[in-house]
Amino acid sequence: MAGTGRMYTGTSCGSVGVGDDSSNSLSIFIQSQKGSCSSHSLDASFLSSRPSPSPFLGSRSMVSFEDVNRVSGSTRSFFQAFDHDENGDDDLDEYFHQPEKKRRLTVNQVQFLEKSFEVENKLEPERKIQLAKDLGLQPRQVAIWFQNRRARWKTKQLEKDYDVLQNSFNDLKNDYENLLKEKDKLKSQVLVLTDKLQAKEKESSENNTELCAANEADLVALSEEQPQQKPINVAESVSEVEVEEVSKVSIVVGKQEDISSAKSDIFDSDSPHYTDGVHSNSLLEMETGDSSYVFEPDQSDLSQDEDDNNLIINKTVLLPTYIFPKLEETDDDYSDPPVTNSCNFGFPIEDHAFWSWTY
DNA sequence: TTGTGTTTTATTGCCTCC
DNA sequence: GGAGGCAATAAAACACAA
Repeated sequence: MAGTGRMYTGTSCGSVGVGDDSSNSLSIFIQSQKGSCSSHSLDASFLSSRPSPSPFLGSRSMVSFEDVNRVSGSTRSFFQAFDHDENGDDDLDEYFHQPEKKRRLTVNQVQFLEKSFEVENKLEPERKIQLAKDLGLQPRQVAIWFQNRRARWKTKQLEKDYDVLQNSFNDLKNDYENLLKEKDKLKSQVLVLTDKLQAKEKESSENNTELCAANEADLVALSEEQPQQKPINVAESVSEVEVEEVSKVSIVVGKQEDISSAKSDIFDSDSPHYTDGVHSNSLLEMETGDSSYVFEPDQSDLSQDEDDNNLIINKTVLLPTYIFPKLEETDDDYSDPPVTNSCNFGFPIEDHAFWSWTY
């Protein structure tokens, strides 16, 4: 034992237990410090089976002879080395001068310490002394027991924490995997829906292109036949001059990329076609000579082109058009037009809801 | 009985706190 | 500087299979 500071040897409670191991019945307790190992604060029920006021005494503070049946091996040899029948004080002296050997605490001592540990795992000096008295141990032994017990508790706590973390990790992992599956599922759904949407858009754009071309041809033909036809529902505020100067109306339907083929020289459909809240659909009729494009209650007269095209233009659509005083004028007075193209009647192309019901 | 692994008791060295 | 806690470790005690 190195001489660095602490040196703890022997037991100081002063009680020495000598047992007749052959009979397991004889117990001799020698107290070198009389009265120093009494037990007055032990739990009553815990001590009830103990006739002695200091139930843990007599084992050299360590071994209870009531538990001698479980004591074997080196513990037994420890007591066997002490021949109480033939050795007197010399033997006791020899015993006390023997190097200390480790002896385990009795079951009851351990139970008592465990109960105390459950109450408080730290040991105040007063409590330590009291426990030592109650158990017939050295205060240092009690302190060591608590210290080792705290170490064991810490190890178990770490194991518990590890298990908790492991379970938490497993739960999170499962959640993550489920989310991945859900994500893949949604992704595939998006792909399917995207394909469907693209197919639909492709189909509609083809129809729109055909319709644009047909409308263009109709416009050209009708404008040649009835160049001076007056509008039916033209607003009274629109002067004849204005009406005459109106030459272009956006009527084509379709995506912007489909427009180029449908454009004609007489169209200037890139401009927004709005009036100040006044619909001038009659102008469309004026231009096209086809009343089917005019918003009016009587909608029985469908354009013949509609039969040729799968796309049916619902005549109740309020075709947003605008009367330009002069087509050559810039659209400075009409800033920030909506995103339009020549085939969308002035509606933003993003407005798919609009197109959906015109199909 | 013995070898081996585990548990328990005890020591040592270092650290912090008062 | 002493008391006490803690981590690491030694060593005894114990359990158990072969």
